[in-house]
Amino acid sequence: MTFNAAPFAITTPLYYVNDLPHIGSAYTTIAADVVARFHRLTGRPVLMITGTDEHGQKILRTAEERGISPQDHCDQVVAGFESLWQKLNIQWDRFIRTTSPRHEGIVREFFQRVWEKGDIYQGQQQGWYCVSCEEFKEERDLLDDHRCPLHPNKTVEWRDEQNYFFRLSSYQEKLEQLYAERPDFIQPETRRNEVLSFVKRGLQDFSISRVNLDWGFPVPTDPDHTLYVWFDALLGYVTALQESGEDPNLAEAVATWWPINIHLIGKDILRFHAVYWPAMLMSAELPMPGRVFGHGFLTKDGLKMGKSLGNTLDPVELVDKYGADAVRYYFLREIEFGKDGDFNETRFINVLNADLANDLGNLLNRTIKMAARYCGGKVPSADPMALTDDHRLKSMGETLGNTVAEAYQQLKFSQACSAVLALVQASNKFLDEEAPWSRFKQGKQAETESVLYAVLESVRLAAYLLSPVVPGLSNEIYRQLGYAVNFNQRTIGDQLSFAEQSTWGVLPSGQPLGDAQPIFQRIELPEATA
RNA sequence: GGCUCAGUAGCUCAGUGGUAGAGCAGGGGACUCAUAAGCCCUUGGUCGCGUGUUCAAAUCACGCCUGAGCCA
Repeated sequence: MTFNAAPFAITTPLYYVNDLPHIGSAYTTIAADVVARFHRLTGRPVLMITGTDEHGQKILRTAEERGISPQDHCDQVVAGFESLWQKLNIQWDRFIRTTSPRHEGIVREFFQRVWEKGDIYQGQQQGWYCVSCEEFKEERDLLDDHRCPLHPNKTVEWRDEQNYFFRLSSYQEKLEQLYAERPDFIQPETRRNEVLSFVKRGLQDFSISRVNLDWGFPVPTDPDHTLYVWFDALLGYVTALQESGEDPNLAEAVATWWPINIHLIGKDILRFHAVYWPAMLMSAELPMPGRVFGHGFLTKDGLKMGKSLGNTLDPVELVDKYGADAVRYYFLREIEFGKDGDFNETRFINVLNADLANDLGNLLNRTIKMAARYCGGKVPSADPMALTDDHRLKSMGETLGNTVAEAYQQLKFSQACSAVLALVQASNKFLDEEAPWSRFKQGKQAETESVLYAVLESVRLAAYLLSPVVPGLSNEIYRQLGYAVNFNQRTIGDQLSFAEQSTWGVLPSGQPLGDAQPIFQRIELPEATA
């Protein structure tokens, strides 16, 4: 198996710091982390970018309501994001904040390029403005009393102001050409169709500035105006490409890691990433990103989550209660990435118990204990090469690495997990059929060792291939198998290369095994409440 | 209002013309190396509704119902 050695950069959205992180942000960030970890395994240089979008009127007002400065508000919320990402075992390489001074340097330079291109002009904008959306709304789309349909507890405000506009309309044709030439630029397919139909109806220029707003960067050519949040926020992806100590410089920023390979986003911000952003980049004459993937939304017990319903799922509470590996596994295994998915605590517990405790965890545990008793606490001796190709575990294991690599590359996390679990399930069945405990009692030592080797090696392979999703469990499995490695090290791909470790038959016979410990305790189902 | 997608077992989903499938959950059994785990067997579905095309429809067509989404 050969892998692309070119640098790989992936982004999460820069989350708006109006409030503490919600489960949806955690979902996107986990997914990005998994992709980044997979590519690190293959030895590819990887840059995973996340961060926060901190400007705009909504932030200003939230800070005012809290009676603190906007910067203090942002600092506090950002601390909440970083803390959650740590709890979830996210390995970000860059955390970019749009209020950072170096970001302003990139924004000014980018603005200048687009300005000189003639794609920015001053115009008049009138209409109803929703501060929460930071967008103008059509009157016909509003609810009674001029309330925003997306924020029914907020009334929109009438604005009549001079704004600067970006000439999006000039890019209609080029965008359509981009979508046609690169059918995988927007994924999944349904999201792509939405964008196509949106663009087909004709693109209008969009406003990139506001007046009477202090919380943001001034428009370089007219300091009375402040840049609108999206123009500012999207450029955070570029700023993030530079080390935080370097002086901001657009050319240097895009020298190594540009273009971004994947922008992972929630489907709510698709338009900004799939239409506005490519057009802005075209104007600045920068290459296009690889793809924009808009994943689905999460529901809880089948219902849309929301503060008004009071049925939010607190990611901090969840990870504190169940741990990072459990949370990461559930969302990636049980929800097809791209589609909407549901969180239900009973299902959550059932899935984790079945896959991680019963199938995978218990498989390792029972096999390690047998190896301790029957094989002197060492990896059993066996010659994997001598096994015939119709060996049930070997034949599965030999093709699994390719299958799983393909799935990760396609962001089909659920498929990656289920392919690995199939080997785990086959291993349990194999043990039962081969009954090494009986063979040992009959004095068939070589057979016993061969069976146990095949199972331990299959568990090792499963742990390796699942390590992007459940790095903590993989660490523990590798430890019990006698390795001293850490899947949380960014250089893991150098120590345990994908090319070698994703094949079957690499576990060294004779390697001393660690002590057997359950890697994932079964979770008790809460008492059913009537 | 226009357009898109979805509706298959209690739950999550696969199945796109030829005798309804998987995993989980539920029930039973044999085993004992193991986290009361694993293995084997099993209950369970007029495939949203209706009409049509066809020798044959979960699958194709039309209509309807429900849910989700896009329409700056």
